[in-house]
Amino acid sequence: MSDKRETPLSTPSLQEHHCTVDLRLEKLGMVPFFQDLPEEQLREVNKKCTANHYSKGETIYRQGDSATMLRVVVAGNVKLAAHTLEGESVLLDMLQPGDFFGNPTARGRDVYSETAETQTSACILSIRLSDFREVMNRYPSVAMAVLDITTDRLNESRQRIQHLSTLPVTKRIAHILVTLGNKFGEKDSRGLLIQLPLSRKDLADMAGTSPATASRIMSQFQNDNLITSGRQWVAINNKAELLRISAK
Amino acid sequence: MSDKRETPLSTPSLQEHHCTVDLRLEKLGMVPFFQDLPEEQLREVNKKCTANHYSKGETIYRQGDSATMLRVVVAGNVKLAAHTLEGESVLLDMLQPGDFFGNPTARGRDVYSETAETQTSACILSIRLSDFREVMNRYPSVAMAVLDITTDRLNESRQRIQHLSTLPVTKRIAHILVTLGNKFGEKDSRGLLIQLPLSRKDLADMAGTSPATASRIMSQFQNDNLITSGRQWVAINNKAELLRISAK
DNA sequence: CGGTATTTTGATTTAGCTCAACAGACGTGG
DNA sequence: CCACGTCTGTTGAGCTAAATCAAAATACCG
Repeated sequence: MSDKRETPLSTPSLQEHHCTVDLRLEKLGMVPFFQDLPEEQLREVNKKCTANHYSKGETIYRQGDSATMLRVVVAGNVKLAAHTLEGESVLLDMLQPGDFFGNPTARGRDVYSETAETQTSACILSIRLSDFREVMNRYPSVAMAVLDITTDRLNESRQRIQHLSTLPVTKRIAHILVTLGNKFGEKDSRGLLIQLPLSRKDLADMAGTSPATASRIMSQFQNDNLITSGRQWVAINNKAELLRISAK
Repeated sequence: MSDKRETPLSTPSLQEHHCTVDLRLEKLGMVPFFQDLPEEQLREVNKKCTANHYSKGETIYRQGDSATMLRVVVAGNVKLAAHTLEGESVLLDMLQPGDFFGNPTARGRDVYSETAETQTSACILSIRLSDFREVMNRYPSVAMAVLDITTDRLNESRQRIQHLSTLPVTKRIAHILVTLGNKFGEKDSRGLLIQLPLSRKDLADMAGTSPATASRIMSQFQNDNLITSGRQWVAINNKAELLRISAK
């Protein structure tokens, strides 16, 4: 009784994305924390950036690598994951164009505490941490915007701790689906399609459960017509009910 | 075979702490993110602060309260906890003198996402968020210091997510004990005494487990001579072994 | 010294894990 | 365009870590 068909995700065509100076400038201006910067200064920041193109599944940096660059997603998606010695992995964040990653801190650990990998082909800007800190020192609005984003991430992260500590897996997954729907969802014939390759293992790594359990729960949601899902994709049919499940 | 005696924690005597202007100024200068500020500007910041004294167990603010003030611990300890609708609680952070709390962000949620409660009697400085943001705008070094601390907290928080997702309770508690020992430990005849009222329920709320399970694990650690513990206090006898347990 | 909150410990239950086999979807090369 | 191999997802059976429930013991406080 499955409604599955071929992958409905639209693959971004970044292959011939040349990342010219002008294009980079335009993208930089779209980044939330550079939005207040006058064009002239934006141009200056731009000079300090390097653009790189990655294909799907490439590793941008590894947990433990020396951390000297701050990065910004220009196009595509990136996931941040931490790996344990035993090979288990925990998915820490899924990033969109405009999001920065790589720690903006200079003190303490100067190695990355997580691994960054592209989930789709992607274009990434890099700027030396020292240069970025200089920009923040010169333009407080940039520093404040970065602080606000970091604070939001801290709050999200704490909410996740709360969920891991108090909610059963079903509610955690329901909540994750709603969150992903809000962030990556696009209206579609199938409902709210999550525009992101999303495997059962990814879901499990986000919810702190096993792929088998994630699969069972997704099957149940599908039976209840809350979602439609296939290999590496999920669409939400009844967000309100998922939200109710996650909260109740 | 217990080595228990009366509470060995030293109770800070803040009762007659008057928080005079001079004393406040001295304390402000000790706060990490004001350290780079010249005395003159410190004096100016000081004028915008209010000092308050709280006795043990008082609530400073509640989850959901409108968030207009940023706070700094001058003396004593404060714990941040989130509460679920069902009454379960999750302990998010334990604060020391010099730590700030209450979200330093203006956008989005302008209500506190956690409850702040004193664990000992405490002296707390408050400054209006808008005033603090103005200070950060004027003195980038303050903004940068706040950003660095927030980033550290985000990393700690993500590590905790990883532990909740991948480690069994015993390892999580061993890790928490080591961390608390490093942060709040004081050398003592009993070993490394954690200078903080710390119940089994607190430990459980930090480890995402039940008080009963926390108690069983602490009993086991005590049998193995790794810790000495009584009602609301814990001393670490063998930090190296606890660390080994948490990592292995 | 009595009262209360905390801690310990036992007995039972259960959510979710692990292991394992199978099935469906996708890509690739002929 | 089809056949094959591989990777992803599904589902069952059994097991286990930890939760829950409950009672007893201990520490602290007035």
